[in-house]
Formats: sequence, structure tokens, C-alpha cells
Amino acid sequence: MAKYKKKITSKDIAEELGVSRSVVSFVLNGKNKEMRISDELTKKVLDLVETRNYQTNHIAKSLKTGKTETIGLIVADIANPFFSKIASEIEKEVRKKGYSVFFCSSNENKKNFNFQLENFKNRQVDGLILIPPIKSDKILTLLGSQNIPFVIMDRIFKNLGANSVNINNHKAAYDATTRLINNGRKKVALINVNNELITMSYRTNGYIDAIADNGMKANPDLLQQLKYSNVAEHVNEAVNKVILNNADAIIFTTNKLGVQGVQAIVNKGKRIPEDIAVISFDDTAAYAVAKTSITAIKQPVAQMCKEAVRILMKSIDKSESNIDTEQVILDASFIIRESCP
Amino acid sequence: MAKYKKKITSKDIAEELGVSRSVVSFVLNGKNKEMRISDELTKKVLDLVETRNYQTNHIAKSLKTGKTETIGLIVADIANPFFSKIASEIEKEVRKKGYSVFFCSSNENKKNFNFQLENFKNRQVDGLILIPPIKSDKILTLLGSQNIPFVIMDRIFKNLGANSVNINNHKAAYDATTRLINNGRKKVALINVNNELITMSYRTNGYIDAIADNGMKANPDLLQQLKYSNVAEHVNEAVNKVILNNADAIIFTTNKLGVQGVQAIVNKGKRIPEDIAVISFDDTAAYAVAKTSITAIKQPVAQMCKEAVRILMKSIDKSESNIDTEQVILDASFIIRESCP
DNA sequence: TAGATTCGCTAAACCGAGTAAGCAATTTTT
DNA sequence: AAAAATTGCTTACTCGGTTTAGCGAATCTA
Repeated sequence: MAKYKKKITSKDIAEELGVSRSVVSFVLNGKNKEMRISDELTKKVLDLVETRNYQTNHIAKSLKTGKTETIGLIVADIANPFFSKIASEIEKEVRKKGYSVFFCSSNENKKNFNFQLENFKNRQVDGLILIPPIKSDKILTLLGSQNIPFVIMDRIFKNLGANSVNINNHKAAYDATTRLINNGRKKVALINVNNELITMSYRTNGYIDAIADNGMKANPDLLQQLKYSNVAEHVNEAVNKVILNNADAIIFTTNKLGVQGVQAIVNKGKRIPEDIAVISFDDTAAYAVAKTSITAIKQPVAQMCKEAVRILMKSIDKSESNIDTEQVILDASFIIRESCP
Repeated sequence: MAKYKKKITSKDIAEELGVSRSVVSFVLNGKNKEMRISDELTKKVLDLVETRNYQTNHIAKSLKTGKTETIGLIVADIANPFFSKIASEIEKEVRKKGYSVFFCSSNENKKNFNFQLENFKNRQVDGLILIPPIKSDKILTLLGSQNIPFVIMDRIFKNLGANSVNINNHKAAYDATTRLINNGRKKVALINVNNELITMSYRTNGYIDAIADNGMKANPDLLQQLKYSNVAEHVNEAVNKVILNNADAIIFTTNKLGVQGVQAIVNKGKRIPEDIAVISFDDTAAYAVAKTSITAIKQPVAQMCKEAVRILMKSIDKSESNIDTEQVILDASFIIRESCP
């Protein structure tokens, strides 16, 4: 009568065969040779497991082994295509290793981030891939002392010595600025956000250095630092300011800024690229179909995720002795479109 | 010397206080009154838990209670902004209930989907939210008999009687078609994909019914059914075909189709909306910044996710007796832009 | 042929919690 | 003052696996 059918356990398998549970465990973990289980019995176990459709209970296994074959992923904003692409690739890579992934989105909020980190630790994840918000230095230092492997992506925290995967942000911004200058632009502006993030400050510095190296005079009015990228008004203001200062090119340091910024430029009655050339960090579908398609700096997301997962798995395997960490820096590339040919 | 600090357990707390582990367990689960633990001892336990920063081991707890406070989410394609928005909202809602979410992306592949489903079950998730690929009827029927609560989103499977949350797809397509006709369009085309999905066939039917109800003649050449949305060439072909048949309006049934389709229209030298008006299902950032901004049919994703989580939690709570299911249908709305004012 | 090995498997402890049953000490009832 | 009830806690089993130590029988060594 009961609709509910109790899940079959290794004990059930053992009893049906009249052997001990150890045998079942050994066989299922490929230790049949090592533990000298006869080929005959091994086959019997495997056959019964097959016909009864036995599935091991990962919870019980985890409790004993201390491993959950699970990793936690905290991205900055899952609704942003840049981060959802990261989530997608991480999940793909991690699954190849037989792991599963818990995810959440901090929305660049430190409190959320800390809470989510705690949550993951309580769920005994084997490792973490993190895109932490600003001012996470302290919590990350603490995390580093807690013997749980983690890799930071798309963010840099100095003096932390943690595993990390980033692009060369200075070079990307430097190259973008140079490209605009070579395009004949005299007054290149940069609109940046979250400059407290070291990665973002590297972009600022790359821009500044390129301006200087090309013998041009830096104009502080052309360098706009926003605090938040999700307030459309602030982006509009920043665009207006650099236009007032006769900018003939703008670099946006995130796709969120760029998508909003391009609309602001158009609303101002300026033509792209005739009046204002544009390059934006982080390619997104919107840039391909925009009124004027937008040249973008594309991070090698798939490769970054591969590296992050590789490093994490290495740390997990070595466990307890992960003294040596890796800092990977990859190069970004341009997706050339009309806004800066 | 050891860098590794063993995590503190309830046993440690109990021993330090010289009491039994039951006391700690009772207190931490709020059963101190029920189990008549003195207020004095209760306070002692709570204080020590605080100072030692004890965190309960969810794995052990789950093994005993049979609950993991975890749900599994399988979306069709996490890199698609429509689905990443769903992931984002689901995660937010679920977290409010103290649950965590495992996620993965089936990429509309039935094999992936089945594998991921198995994986989630082995990890003992308490419930599932699914966006299954076509031909999942059988596996879903099986799932329905397995006493694990689940809710299907954005998809319909007939004769399944499962929990589900969808928009009124027929109405959305019907209204979009009518809107184009009221706009003066005489030859409205529909480019659809994955018509084996019932939700997608409803969109087709809504389109067909609107054509008929407006006294217009259906033209089979204006109704293009694609098998895959990720092959740009197929989308281009479909657009070319309807243009050859003098279409003056096109409805795209997904944002992936739409983004590609709009580019195809432009490449053909057609102006939007002068030559061809456009409405697309599923709003995306690209539509706001497109050369001509694109009118979209926006699904109430946040509300859909709220409903899905509500239903799932209800099913989880009732458990074992989830005979009655819920099928929720919400209305979509237009985001009016230039491509069809 | 006695002693040492090897073979093939089992027993039992363990992971870290939750919980039903029970027990001694105290208090209340009659 | 004896019986009953209550208080405040402990004991011991359980969840479903993994793993170490060990045991009897068979085989090998000398």
C-alpha cells in the first residue's frame, strides 16, 4: 500500500547475498583485489547492485570519509552574463572530476559573502571558488588558515598568497587605450567602477600608463570612478561629464557600465564611433547587436575556469599541506567591432 | 605545530561541560524545554557553543534526519540570461528558507539531464526544480513515483500531473501576433524552435489562432520551426525564407533566436521596424541597446521562482503524501520598444 | 608434518549527529 | 509516610556507509 519505497542500502545487498557489508563496500570502491575478494563474489555483488539499482548514499559516505565531492562557488552577480558564463564553465569542469557544485551570488555584498562562506563550510564542501567583494581581505586571510582549499577568480587580494586566476588587467587596459590612440583619438576617457578592487585599479593604472607612454597629457576629468555600477543615473552622469570635457573615446571597465554607457552616449546625441569611440571590458551578446556594435575586451573565461578547477583539485588532493599556491595570469583579447575598428 | 585544527564537534562541547552529548543536541535544536534541560545548563551550552564557535556538521545531521536542506536545480542553459535570471531568483528564494541549491545545466540534452537527476538523488537533495529537455516524460513519470518532491518550470509535460509553473504561452503569442496586426502588419511570421516542447507548440498555436481570429490567411511559409537555436545558419535561413515570402513582421520565440534573427534581418538590408517589425520572447539586455531596440515578451521570472519555491517547500513539508499538485499559470507582459511600438 | 603464509572473508569500531527509553533524585500527592 | 509524579539528565541505539584488525581454512615452506 505504501507509495514510499525505502531506498536500498549496502546492508540490503550484503544480506541478500549472505555476506558482510564490508565486502560490498570493498567491491564498490574497487578494493576487491586489494582486499582479496574472490572474482566470483565480486561479480555477484556487482550483479546484484545492478539489478537492485543500488545507489550509494553520499551523505553516509561523506560522513565517514570527510569528503563530499562538492565545491562551493560564490560569484559576484549570477545575473551578469560574465559571471553566469563563469558559473557555467566551472560547473562543466567540476563535473568532469565527478564533483558537484553549490553556488550563490554575493551581489558584491560582504555580509552576504561571509554568510555564504559559512554556509558552505557547514555543508562541508571540499573546496571553494570565489569572486569576493571588496574588503574581504580579513575573512579570506582567516579562510586561508582553516585548511579548506580555495581559488580566487577575477579578483586580487594582496599579501594573501592565495590561489588565484586573473587576466593581466593592466595590460588589457593599456592595450585598449593604445588602440584608441592609434585610432586617432586625442581624448580617451575611462569610466570605472569599484576601484577599491585591485583588479579595477590595475585597469585604471593601465589606462594612465598608456596615456603617459603615448606622450599625452592626463586629464583627471576624463577619468571617472563610480562606486556602483547598478545605478543608471551615475553612469549617465559620468558619460555626460567626459563628453563635456570633449572626450572622443571611452573605455568602460565592465559590461554593465558599458551597456548603460552606450545608451547614455546615444541619448546625448553622439554618434559611435564618429564622435566617440568605445571599448568595453567583458563581451556580451548586447555588444554584437548594438546600434553600433561594440569592440570588447574578452576574458578567456573557459580557460580561466579550467585553470581554477585544476588548481582547486590539486589543492584538494594534497590537502593538509597546501603550502605552495598558484597565481595564474592570462591574457585577454580584443573582439573588434565597429565602435573601435 | 599542526596547521590543521580539527573542527569542534558536539562531543567536544559536551565533554568540556562534563555532560552528555544529548544535552548539547537538545539545546541546539531548541528542545531544552521539552527535554527539561535546566535553564542554567542551557545557557552554559549556548555560551560554550558561542565561544568555541561550534558549527553543526550538516553531513552528520543529514544522515540521521534524512534531510539535507538542499535543493537541486537543473536549468536548460545557464549561460542564457533567461535561465541565469531564474537561477539567481531561485537561489535567493531558497536561501530565505535556509536551504542551499545545487545547480547544473542540461544544455537541453536528455542524457545530461538524466545523469544530473541521478546525481542529485544520490546527494539526497530534499527537492528539485527542473527545466527538463524534450522527451523527458518517461524519466519524470518515474521521478514522480519516487517520493522526491519536484517542480517543473517553463515547461509542460502532459499527463504527468506534476507541480509546475509556467506563463500562459498561448496568450502571450496570441497577444504578440494581435499587436503586430493592430500595428498594420499584413504578413506576420513566427520563427520557433524546439516545437516538440509543449510550451513552444502553445506559442505556435497562439500565433495561428490570432492570425485566424483576425481574419487573415495562414501562410505556412511564414511559420518556421527550427530544431536547434544554437546554429546561427539555421536562424539566418529561416529569416531569409520569411523575408522571401514578404513578411513584414517576425515573432521570435526565444531570445537566442531573436538576437541572431535581428542580426540576420539587418544583414539582409531590411530596416526594423519600417520593413519588418519584431517582437521576441524573453527580454534581454541586448534588446535594450540594439540598433533598433526590440519589443519583448517578458516572463515574470521573479514571481515564477517565488511560486516554484513556495510549491516545492510545501511538498517537502508534507512529504510522503504529496498527492495534490499545483499547476500555476502566470501572465507575461510586453516591454514595448521601437521594433513594435 | 609442523610451522609459516596466504587466502577470503567477517567483526566491530567509527564518522557526528538525533532521539526514544530509562533512571536516580527530588517534589508533590494522599 | 508511602506512593506517585516530576525533574534533570544519561544511556544506548540509529543513520549508511568506510576501514582496521583479525580469524579460520587452505596452501606453502622446510
